[in-house]
Amino acid sequence: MQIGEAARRAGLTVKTVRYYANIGMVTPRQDAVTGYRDYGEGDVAKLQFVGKARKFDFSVEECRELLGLYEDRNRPSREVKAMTLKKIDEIDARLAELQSLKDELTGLASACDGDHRPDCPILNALSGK
Amino acid sequence: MQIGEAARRAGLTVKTVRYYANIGMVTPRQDAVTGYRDYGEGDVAKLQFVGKARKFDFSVEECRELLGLYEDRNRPSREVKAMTLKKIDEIDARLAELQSLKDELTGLASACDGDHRPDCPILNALSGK
DNA sequence: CTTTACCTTCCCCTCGGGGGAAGCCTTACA
DNA sequence: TGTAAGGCTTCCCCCGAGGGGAAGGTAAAG
Repeated sequence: MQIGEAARRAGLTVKTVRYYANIGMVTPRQDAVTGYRDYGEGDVAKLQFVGKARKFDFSVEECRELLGLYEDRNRPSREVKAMTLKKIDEIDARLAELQSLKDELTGLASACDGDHRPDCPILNALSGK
Repeated sequence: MQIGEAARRAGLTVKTVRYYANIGMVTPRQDAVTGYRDYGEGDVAKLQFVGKARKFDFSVEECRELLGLYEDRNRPSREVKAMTLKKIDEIDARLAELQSLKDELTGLASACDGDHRPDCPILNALSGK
């Protein structure tokens, strides 16, 4: 099938699918005459796989790695689990960071009247006064 | 003072300070003979201000806006508070997103044995089987 | 025969700078 | 006096993960 159909079935944009072909992640057959990319069922499955992994916040390089594991029928599940736990740790770190950021901003906002007067604890905090 | 000293005092890199000069955010005087940028105390204060605002996850454009409000002695605190509340909302949205992502990944990881065997619920989930 | 809807490659854009080259300025030291 | 070191300058390319659009080829339908 052509790239548009493959993209639609994988829930990705044509640009994204073409990008994955360019970086060698999902490489379809290419018609020698027209130059059109020709996607098979297996390619679409890979595209869907990568699309889901991306939604799970795996980077493109991590997706490439996961795809390698996915295609290796004998790989131990250990490696996949390790990558997933690492990703969870990263998310945890980011959650903590955002939470403390939110706490600080919330504290500043509650101290600011937010009216017509120019005095503003938020700006004072930013300017270090 | 020269850019290196200004950067050190603001806790930023020279590259970053030069970038802020290039985009017109903090524009020091520039020596006509040597071409060296010449930072005053007010410039350093602005750099520190922007540095802190960046740590609070404000974008460079938002920092530019905050800096404008900071320099306007008569601006109402309303605007600053509104920006802060908006930023808090954005952080909340990102927190919720990351939390649900973490929940999904945690569920998958706990279902995966993570041993030498090839069966892996994580990959199965990604491949939609 | 022409329109329409695909597809291709190619290049520039995002955001917030980082890395490094080539070249100028000033100071310190042999 | 030379030179080495450490500042500074501009200029250009790089990152991730594609998006936008131009210019041009192709296929199917009217």
